[in-house]
Amino acid sequence: MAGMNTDLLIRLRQALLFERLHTIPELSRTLSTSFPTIKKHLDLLIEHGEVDEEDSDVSSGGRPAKRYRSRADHTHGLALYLELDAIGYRIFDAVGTLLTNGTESVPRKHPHVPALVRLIHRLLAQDPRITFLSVGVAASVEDGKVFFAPDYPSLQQVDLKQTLESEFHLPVVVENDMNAAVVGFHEADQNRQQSLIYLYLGKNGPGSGILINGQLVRGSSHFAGEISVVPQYDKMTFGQAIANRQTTLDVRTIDAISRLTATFAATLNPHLLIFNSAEVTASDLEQIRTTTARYIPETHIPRLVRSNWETDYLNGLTRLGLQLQTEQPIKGTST
Amino acid sequence: MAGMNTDLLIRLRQALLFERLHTIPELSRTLSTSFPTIKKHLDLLIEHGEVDEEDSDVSSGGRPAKRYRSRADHTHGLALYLELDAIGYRIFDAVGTLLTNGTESVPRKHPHVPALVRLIHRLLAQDPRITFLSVGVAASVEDGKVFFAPDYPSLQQVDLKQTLESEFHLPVVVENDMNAAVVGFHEADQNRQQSLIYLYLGKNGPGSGILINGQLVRGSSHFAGEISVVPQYDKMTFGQAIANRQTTLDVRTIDAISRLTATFAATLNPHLLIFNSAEVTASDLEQIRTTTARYIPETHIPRLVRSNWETDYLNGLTRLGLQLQTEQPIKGTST
DNA sequence: AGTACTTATTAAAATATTTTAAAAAGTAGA
DNA sequence: TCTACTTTTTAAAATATTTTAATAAGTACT
Repeated sequence: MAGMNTDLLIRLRQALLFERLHTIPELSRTLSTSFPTIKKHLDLLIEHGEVDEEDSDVSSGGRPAKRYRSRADHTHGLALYLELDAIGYRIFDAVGTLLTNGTESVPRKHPHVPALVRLIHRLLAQDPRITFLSVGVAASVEDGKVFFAPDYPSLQQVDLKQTLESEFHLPVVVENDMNAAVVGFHEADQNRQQSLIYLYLGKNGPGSGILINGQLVRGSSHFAGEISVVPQYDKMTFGQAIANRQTTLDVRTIDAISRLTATFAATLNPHLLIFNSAEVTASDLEQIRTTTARYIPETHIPRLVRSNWETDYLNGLTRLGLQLQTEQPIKGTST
Repeated sequence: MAGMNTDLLIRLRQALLFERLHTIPELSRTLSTSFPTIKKHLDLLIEHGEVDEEDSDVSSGGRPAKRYRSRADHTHGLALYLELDAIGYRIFDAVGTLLTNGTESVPRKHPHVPALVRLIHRLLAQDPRITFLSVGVAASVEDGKVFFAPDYPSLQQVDLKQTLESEFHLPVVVENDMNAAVVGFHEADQNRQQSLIYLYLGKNGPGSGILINGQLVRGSSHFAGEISVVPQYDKMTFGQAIANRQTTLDVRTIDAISRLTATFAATLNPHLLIFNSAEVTASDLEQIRTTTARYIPETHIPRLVRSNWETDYLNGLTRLGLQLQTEQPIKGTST
């Protein structure tokens, strides 16, 4: 353990896991640290069972570099997401691969926290290798504390992170659902565009997750992304304009979404606007694009894409959990 | 020069100049570097004439720390801002204090670049201590290159940074006017709120500068902040809604601004919204606040403030110039 | 004024990191 | 298959940073 830079260990884990960097030269360049130092820290991670030395890379003209990879079986994580009458969960390995998932119903009007705690106890007993928790909820969250949860009165003002950490003695991350979704999409996106907005129309009103310059936008009073109240027409907000839509989107709804798209383009000008593929069809997207072009020049319209919201949400929770895991101090080795 | 970490030197300069940190313990904590290392690097800056050792601080219970300060007379900077028929300038010292300012008229329809180059030549001859340039322009700029400049056709697609750097062999920073203004306000703001938006109504259409999580938002196609085209009414954008306003703002204009305020609150939820005090009175602000409250809950309305746009703009250019200056490599000492 | 207590600074030793150079491991072409 | 070349890895020396402990410089109270 002597001579180890904790911060470098963390950045090393994150580079291996999230930035798809797997050779010492790559890591050395990106982390601007010399290869002897990288190698020394990598050796500790190997000794600790977190990283595996793989076969050599294909040569780029000279001696091929060895590849180092996070070991999938090093640890397990548990992601949970609260719904109105259920709690969904997913157990995954150290590289984020799904192992088990399921749902536990929660009777209507019953408080979520006790049900959550019971479920986690059961899952931990079932899989004792779980070492961190990630929780998603449709509420505004700051530092693991639930602030505003209109749909979950029993969660209001609950410090969920604190509660779960002292109950289970495991690191916990709690995040808003839209924020998790945008993180999840960003993670899976090959290009890793640095500014994207996830748009969710919703049954009980729309929401959005905003990622700018690679950072989540939370807002000064946890109100960022509450697009429902954006004024759009003489007498209607965005939320009102899309409230009466059917499954197939009508012209009025398309116009409202297009106005919102134009608004985002004229303020944040993001690379990407992501829609829930369950809510918006490919042809809707075409229409949104042409309608938006009535408001702003085509060049400035973000790329409009569809994605599976549930998948992105869960991937986001997984990603946030793994991120938390990389930040944990290394446990002392036998030496 | 042996044993000097260039990156640390830069961060040291920036902490002294911008973060109001002046003692070794403060610097050591903030830069998470040990005091011997801080002291060693500080000594180099002192030897180099960039920093002055001051009298001791007042005691906080024990031995008072010495205060270290950037020397105002170490170097001079020149900020220039392009207007339609003139170029304004300001010469300032190494801590940003104004030394000289003035304006040079440019005949209408004449290209700005040659006039700018001539003016800089004259000012450099007049004050040979100037070591860096900062240029502001009402156009979209990326990496010093002017992209879209409807008001300055002669600047379109000009790499102004490159042009000036090769002409004068001095470091140059070029920035959009609204971005400079929001940076300037942020710099002067005691609280240094991390998310703010500067709103400019303008004669030829409005604009805005957006700073989120401490970073400028530029957008994927340099279109961020182009609020003129935000759809707000059945048949009007923000730009159209405020186009016919008089000096005293009417109810319709107030409503349009309030809708924009609500839009920002419901998307970015910034701490602060800054208005040009030449365009908006204190009582206008009151009205905007109450009107905005018709659209969103009062708690989520950003703090609305008035500020002098010109001052903020120039302070922003000054700040960007000084920042550039801190990033310059140290010139070899006599040893 | 003197003493106990805080806090900053300095100096020396311990530790960590980088640089440099040599060795190892591959490819490609003669 | 040998040679020249490229790139990675290892090892040793040089350099940089941090830790530790001692010293200096103040305050507050008796």
